[in-house]
Amino acid sequence: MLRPTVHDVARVANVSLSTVDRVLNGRDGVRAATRERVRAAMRELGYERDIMAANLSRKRVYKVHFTLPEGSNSFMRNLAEEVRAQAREAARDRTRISISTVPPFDGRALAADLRRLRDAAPEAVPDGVVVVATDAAEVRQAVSELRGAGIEVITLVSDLPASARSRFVGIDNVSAGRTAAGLLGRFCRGQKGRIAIVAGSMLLRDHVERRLGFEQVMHAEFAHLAPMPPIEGRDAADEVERRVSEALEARPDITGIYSLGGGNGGLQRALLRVSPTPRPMVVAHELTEQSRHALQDGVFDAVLHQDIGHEVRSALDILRALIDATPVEAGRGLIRTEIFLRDNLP
Amino acid sequence: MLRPTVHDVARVANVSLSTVDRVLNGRDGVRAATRERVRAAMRELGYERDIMAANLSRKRVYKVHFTLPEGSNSFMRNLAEEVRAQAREAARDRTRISISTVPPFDGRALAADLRRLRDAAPEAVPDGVVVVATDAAEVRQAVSELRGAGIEVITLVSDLPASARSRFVGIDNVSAGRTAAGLLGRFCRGQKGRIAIVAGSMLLRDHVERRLGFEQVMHAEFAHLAPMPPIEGRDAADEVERRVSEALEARPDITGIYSLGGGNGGLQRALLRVSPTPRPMVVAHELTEQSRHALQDGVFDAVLHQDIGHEVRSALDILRALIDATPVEAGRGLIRTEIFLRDNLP
DNA sequence: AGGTTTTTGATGTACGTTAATCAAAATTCA
DNA sequence: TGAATTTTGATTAACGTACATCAAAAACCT
Repeated sequence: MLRPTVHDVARVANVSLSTVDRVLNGRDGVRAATRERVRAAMRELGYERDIMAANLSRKRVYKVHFTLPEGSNSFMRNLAEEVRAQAREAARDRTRISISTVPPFDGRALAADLRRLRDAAPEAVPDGVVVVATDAAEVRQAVSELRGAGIEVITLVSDLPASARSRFVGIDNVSAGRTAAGLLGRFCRGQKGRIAIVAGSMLLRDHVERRLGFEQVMHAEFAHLAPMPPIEGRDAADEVERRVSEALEARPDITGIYSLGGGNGGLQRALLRVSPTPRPMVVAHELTEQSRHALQDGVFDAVLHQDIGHEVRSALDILRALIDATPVEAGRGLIRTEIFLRDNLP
Repeated sequence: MLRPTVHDVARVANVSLSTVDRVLNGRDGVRAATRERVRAAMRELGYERDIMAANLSRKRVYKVHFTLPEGSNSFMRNLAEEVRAQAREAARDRTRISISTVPPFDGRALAADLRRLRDAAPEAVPDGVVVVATDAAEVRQAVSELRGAGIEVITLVSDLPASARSRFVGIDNVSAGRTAAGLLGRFCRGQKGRIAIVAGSMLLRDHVERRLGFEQVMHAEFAHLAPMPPIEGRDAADEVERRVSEALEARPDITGIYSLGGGNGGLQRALLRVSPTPRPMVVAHELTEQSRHALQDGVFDAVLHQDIGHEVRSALDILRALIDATPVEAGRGLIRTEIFLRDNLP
């Protein structure tokens, strides 16, 4: 009825506690036949080691390090804030979190930071690393070295494909772009017109993937709407404001806008200033104070959002599971993109 | 550096381990002055009891009972399936789950089931109960009695307001209705026309709340669209098919459809059969095999969804926290309504 | 067969907490 | 002041696992 323990396994397998322990923890000095007997007993009883008791016993502390891009934009600042918040809570779960920041978009600096972790004093080497990856060969190399040293690596928010990272935690940006198109296309149904794309995202990879998904669906399903070449706002509100204003004045047939990066404050100001009629439908990314107000005021129609708190929690859960060599579901880590209208703001 | 333990607290407070234990577990026989000294030491050290060690020691098993409406519709069947799945996993977390089912919409039967739990043999009395509530006075009374017996009660999916339940876990149905209106209104922008509402929900309360939210937003923001009186489909696909077909034939100006309950298969068939042009925009609830296909085929435009797995997990987490008298955030339990288009299907 | 090596068993301690027992000290009351 | 009572301390054994040590048994060599 109750969960079986190592004692039960020992009894059923007809071996001593020590032998069960040796099998369980992969120590050597056990004949293959005996090992198999123990394994069979475990299967028969449905034994699962009690991780809490195990961690208590081995006084395990999960040492986790986060390497984040330093204050490049408000999304990253939020992320850092969230990690700090989780760090406090995580102490409860035997998890000690350290954080370092590196210049954004600088593959070399990021790689150097990761190497530093591996080469630290033994007691300071983390069991796992969470990194917002910059897509560069040096980084791939550094990740591979960490894994070689037995350190689990999770990429957060922005993935590093074709690398040795253990897992990716974040949203599917292609799907996010497709979703934006699905919404905007339906919002602009039955109208001919142009769609402005405001780019200049926080991370090159996200930018590209979102735009890819967006144009896929626009072409396939909403051919009457013509996406324009992206307006590069460089994530800076002033820049976005200036360039979007120009575009709106030059092209009165802009019927929809997809903003896939930062600088939403500028977009909002441009829309208020030029106020074209009928107002274009707007889909943007990331729920912030700015975009929340834009939704409430009816300037934005929808905001696609990734819940960073959820992402950080998820990364920690998965990391602990990886460190314990506990099975972790494949789908875990694929964070869903949330859709907010003014009507379902949290 | 490391987490402080009871030993550290004892040392700092200058008392014995026994006294710390007595304070920690609310046993009596401690003078108020001493108790305060111990509390001060805990605060000073930032002591937090190690729940895992504590549970190990007191061999705690969380006994949780789920009372669900029996096979009333596919949503409830999914829910039951999900609970059974979680029951297997929950064993890992020292949680033993039992399940009972009662006839749907029958407040008396539900109340009787809840009373049975309280009056069971002491070792069978659960520490917490999760119930899909039917809104009735007897149920409120039974919940209140459970709480009086020290049993935590969580309402799942459908709440029991003005009752003694400890928490509610589920979506905000008013907000879901508002969101549906926000989407459908934008999908039907610039068109005059009627909006058909297909009702007959699984639970009266959800039905009412969703419709309320929907009409709120429709009136306020999309006055050019006129919601029709609801088509009562009684959650049965055949009934829905018949009545929606009739409505579509009778009123060619139906430009949007909001289906807030079950029977989506019937809705889909009606739309394919009558195939009005231009096709009406459709927003429905709950992602199932049926509605997924309808999205993929472009018959439905959006589906609002509650993630039952998430809800069940959330209920268990909160319940354990309540049983441990651990603080639990206020916002926890408010499950977000997810929005799916064909472009972001999981 | 004897010796060597490998495999297994027995035992104890630890992790941080709960919980019980019994003795010692402090406090209250007559 | 002495007895009765309350409060505190000291000690011990769990919970399920990890890990170390030493001895015993079994298997492997020549």
